[in-house]
Amino acid sequence: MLSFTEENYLKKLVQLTIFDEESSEVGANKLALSLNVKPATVSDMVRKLKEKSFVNYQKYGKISLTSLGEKEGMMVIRRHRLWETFLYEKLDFSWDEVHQLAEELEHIHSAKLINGLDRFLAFPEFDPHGDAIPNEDGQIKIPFRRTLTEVKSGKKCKIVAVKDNSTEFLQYVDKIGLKIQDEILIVNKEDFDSLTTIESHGMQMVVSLKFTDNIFVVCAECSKAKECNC
Amino acid sequence: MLSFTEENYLKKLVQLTIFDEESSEVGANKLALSLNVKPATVSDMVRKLKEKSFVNYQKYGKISLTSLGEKEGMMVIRRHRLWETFLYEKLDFSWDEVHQLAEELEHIHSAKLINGLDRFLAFPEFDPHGDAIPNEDGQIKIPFRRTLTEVKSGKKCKIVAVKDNSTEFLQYVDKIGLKIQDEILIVNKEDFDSLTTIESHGMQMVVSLKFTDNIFVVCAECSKAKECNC
DNA sequence: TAATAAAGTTAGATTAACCTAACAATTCTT
DNA sequence: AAGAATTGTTAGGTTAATCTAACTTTATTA
Repeated sequence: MLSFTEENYLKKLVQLTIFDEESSEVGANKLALSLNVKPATVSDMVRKLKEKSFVNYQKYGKISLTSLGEKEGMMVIRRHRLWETFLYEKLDFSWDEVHQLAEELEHIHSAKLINGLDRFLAFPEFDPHGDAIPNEDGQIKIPFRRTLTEVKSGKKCKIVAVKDNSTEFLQYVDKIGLKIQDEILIVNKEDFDSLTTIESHGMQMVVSLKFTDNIFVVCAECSKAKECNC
Repeated sequence: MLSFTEENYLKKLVQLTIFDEESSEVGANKLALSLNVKPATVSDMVRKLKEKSFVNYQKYGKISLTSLGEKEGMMVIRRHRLWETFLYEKLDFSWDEVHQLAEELEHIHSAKLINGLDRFLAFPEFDPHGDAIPNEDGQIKIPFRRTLTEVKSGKKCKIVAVKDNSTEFLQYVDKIGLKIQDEILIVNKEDFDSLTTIESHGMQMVVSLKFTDNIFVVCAECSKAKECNC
């Protein structure tokens, strides 16, 4: 049985080596940084996770997940996202409130509970932030999407997810009146200061690079395509 | 913020000093026994709980809850019983499965979560075992009831709760076809070996003292009365 | 009431997850 | 390719919750 802490390490490793596409392995320092612990602590923990066959690793080397580790990490994420969906849909939590609580609920293991919750929610595909929910076997469909930053001027796109799940960011998205499934037209992109003018619901607004980097979109015309050149 | 362990001590103290009516205080040995730890461990922990004003206690003395401790303990029980109700009503768990999982879920603190769950369940008064659910302020209505053992031969009564929440007992109750709200007629009580013959759903069966001690009933005629002599 | 039994405490050890400080290996830069 | 910077490890310490073993206090009973 995995401890809370071990699960948090595996979850973070999934995020860093699978979701973040950059690389399928990560160094101890970077892992320590994103777990808010010291590198020394990671050294100890990673040795333990290696003994239990959750990670590939050797001294002074990079860390990556074994298939067992990936599966366990995915299950933590599955639980997290199902709980977020439950809180949002059934208990009327706002999308900026669900993350923190799901961090606690995700550590309750019972497969019967989680699969029961899944059924109760009618097998949702996405959580309130637009992220895909892994299935019972730890498999996840990562749909094609790009950040709003990558969309060219004049194009129309549709918000499908947010990258940053922090309260501050989500409340900001609320404040400017946007939500998942909204369509956006890129009116103008300013090279000089990276400000983007967008239009949505018939209103124009100016947003920063920090904003556009954290919004995932698909093309408004061909959202079903794997990849498009619209 | 209370740790899981501290919460378990407070919950157990509520059960031993409030629900169990015998006495409003308890010794370290008995507490240790029912928490499955050694008396030495209780000594340490109780000192800590006293420092935090959750218990009244002095060296070699009995332990009792302060009003703060009682409230915190009641909140743990509130969370436990609401989760049991959720699992039973919404996720189709059987009544012998809910206890174990609720032991984990009860330690998630968020008042918003628990009050949201309460609303979602339409403010249930009793959990699946017939136990009353404390309200948001930690107050509980303990309705009048007696064990099946106490009911005289020839009387009719109605099952309102079970005392023992163990899987084994609950599955046994299921097996013999009884459930909460069922009416029972006491056909015969055998002084010699304490076996009781009961009739329910038109069928007679013989049950042991261990069984009757763990079934709570009210009088079938006047279930609303505070106490009755039917 | 004195001896014994029961109940409760203290001291010292263990484990998991963390820390700091010092050291070692690897990588970058010139 | 050597020195500097970065990255990672080790050693030793801390805290919470537990344990065992030895001890002390309180309660029971002959």
